[in-house]
Amino acid sequence: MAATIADVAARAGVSTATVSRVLSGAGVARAPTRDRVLAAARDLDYRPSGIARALKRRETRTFGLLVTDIGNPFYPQVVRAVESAAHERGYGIVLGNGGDDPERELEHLDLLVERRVDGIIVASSRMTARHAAFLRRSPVPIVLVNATAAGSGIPAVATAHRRGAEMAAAHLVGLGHRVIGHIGAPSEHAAAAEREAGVRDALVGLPDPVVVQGDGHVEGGATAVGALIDSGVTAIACYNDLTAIGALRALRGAGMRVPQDVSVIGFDDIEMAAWTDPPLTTIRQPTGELGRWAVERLLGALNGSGSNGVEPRELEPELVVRGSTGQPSA
Amino acid sequence: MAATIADVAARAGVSTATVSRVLSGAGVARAPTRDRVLAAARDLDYRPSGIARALKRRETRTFGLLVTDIGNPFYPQVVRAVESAAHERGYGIVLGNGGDDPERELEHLDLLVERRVDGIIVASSRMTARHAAFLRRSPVPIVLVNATAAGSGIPAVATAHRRGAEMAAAHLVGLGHRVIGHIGAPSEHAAAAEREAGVRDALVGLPDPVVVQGDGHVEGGATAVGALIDSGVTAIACYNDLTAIGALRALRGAGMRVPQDVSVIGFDDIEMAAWTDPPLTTIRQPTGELGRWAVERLLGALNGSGSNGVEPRELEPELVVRGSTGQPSA
DNA sequence: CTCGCCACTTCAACCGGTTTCGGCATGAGA
DNA sequence: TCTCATGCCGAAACCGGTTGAAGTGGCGAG
Repeated sequence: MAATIADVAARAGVSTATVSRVLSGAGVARAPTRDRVLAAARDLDYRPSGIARALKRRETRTFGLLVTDIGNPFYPQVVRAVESAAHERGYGIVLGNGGDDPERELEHLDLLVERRVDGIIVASSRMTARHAAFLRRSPVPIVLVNATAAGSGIPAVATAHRRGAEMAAAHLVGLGHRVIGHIGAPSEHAAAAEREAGVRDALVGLPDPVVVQGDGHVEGGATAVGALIDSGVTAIACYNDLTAIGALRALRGAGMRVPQDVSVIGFDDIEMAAWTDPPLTTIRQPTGELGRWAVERLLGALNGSGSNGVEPRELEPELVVRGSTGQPSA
Repeated sequence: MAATIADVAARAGVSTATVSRVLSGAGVARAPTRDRVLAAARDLDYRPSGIARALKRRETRTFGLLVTDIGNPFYPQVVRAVESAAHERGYGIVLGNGGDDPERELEHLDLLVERRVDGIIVASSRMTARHAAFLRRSPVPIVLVNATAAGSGIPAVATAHRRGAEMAAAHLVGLGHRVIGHIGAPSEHAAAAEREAGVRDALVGLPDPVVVQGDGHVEGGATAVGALIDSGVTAIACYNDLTAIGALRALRGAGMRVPQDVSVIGFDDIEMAAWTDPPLTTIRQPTGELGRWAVERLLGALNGSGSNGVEPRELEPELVVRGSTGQPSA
């Protein structure tokens, strides 16, 4: 049985109040008293109960982090970023993995509030109406990352998807491509429409992009290429890196060389993007900043300094040029 | 301010004891009483405080999960597996990411016990002496996954690395390869020695493997290939998939075809293994079972049914043949 | 009519900390 | 010597649930 504060107090010959004060650094104590307490705590290998403290203080110093699917390689990056930022500020993370099942996500949300986390970070690319309903009435502060619940007034921080996609397409145009393809994602993905709009933004004065629907995964990218291959596109802007990797594979399978015959650009800059063949040119999401901002914003809400504005904060992505894009062959 | 059990009790005109019993399903209550309580709880949108409950019950229904580096694509798989298994049993997960820094890992361990998690799952490929010391004196049950603290008596569950590596090498030998290379990992990686031993196991009566040191990442695999390329090996068994992906790239860069000129086999079966070019033949770690076993074992320790034996439980890996291995060219 | 039992309910004591408030010395100033 | 401020420290009241023990009312049996 672990030692309690009462054990320490008894051993040091003081009250629990004094032990608490000494160990928390608050309040004052004479040196001899302090030393006795410290010694007793050390002897007993005392560790204060975060539970008891949380009950009294009404804060757990814990955030909930809900991700759509940690199997998708983009999410570990945000998990890492959030965990790291939270840890720096003295907060722990309890993780909920939706596993691509909205029902489970809701279940997790309930459990998180029951655990009395101080705030919840929702990194879910697909928002249902039920989600929005929950979020609106949530008893704890919430911040959305890369997701929006339009008009809900819930703070959000996201990559500037539209600008990112525009940068991607602009890169292709700059290389000399004129007719370019886009492999999109199902509309449940919050960013799908924005990214498609982004590529259109870059194509003013040029032919509309040829857009095909993928699924946000490798498979979808691979099959979507089939529909693009005879359309005369010389470059493909993909919804995300996974899609791009699928495209790369399918292209090679069809005997086309990347980037000589067709250029491919992704989005996210997952770690694997650097290791494909050829290495994938892509748009890097600022995951580190995303995570930091998310916890910063939660912290702000906790300190009552409340809304840093309700409009979603957008973070700038970055073009990283690698080997999968090049000039079109004459 | 959230409603407490006292609020519900007042509104229903009963005592908190009754509310507690009704909501927890334990004990009996007359139908009208129960209905009043339920109605009051609903009206007030009451959610019991897991904190208060944890304090009284002396259990948080939470496990700590410490991973070496969630940036390594193997770990998200175990996170998912553990999270899922824990969730099924009604447990939540608080996540600690070591970020490849042993110091941080220790720090996390301390925080986890302060948070009074009911058990800790440590998925750390690299154990230091400090780790072992902590684990030995831990006040909460611990289980190691894919790690061993030899002789510490700490329960562990791991993939049968040695057998897995043997399967890998045996696959190559079966294909007709005679002189094969091995790209290993630094010895801090718990499984490094075992996996190397495994490939030797499969090579009885054949030349010793040519072994080169990698780093467990893509870079290391790529550079290690340089030392292997002129050694006459026709196949390479890699420490893990990341290493294999590096090898694949470097091989292609050197103008060698896989698997025609040289075969490559990995270990882990991370998701990306299926999407390399060619798709990677590899040894699949049973991450799902690993996770399930880890939580099962923790649960066992909690129920006092204690040790299911102290010797590490080994789970069988599985050979998955894809495109990166083939017969040696004559 | 009284008693005992049974089915519900309430009382109150925890769980392990934090924090407010007040008490006790001690020393300075009058 | 008395007053009073000051510095330390302890008593006790929480925080929000759970749970064993005690209490209450209704009802059948004697």
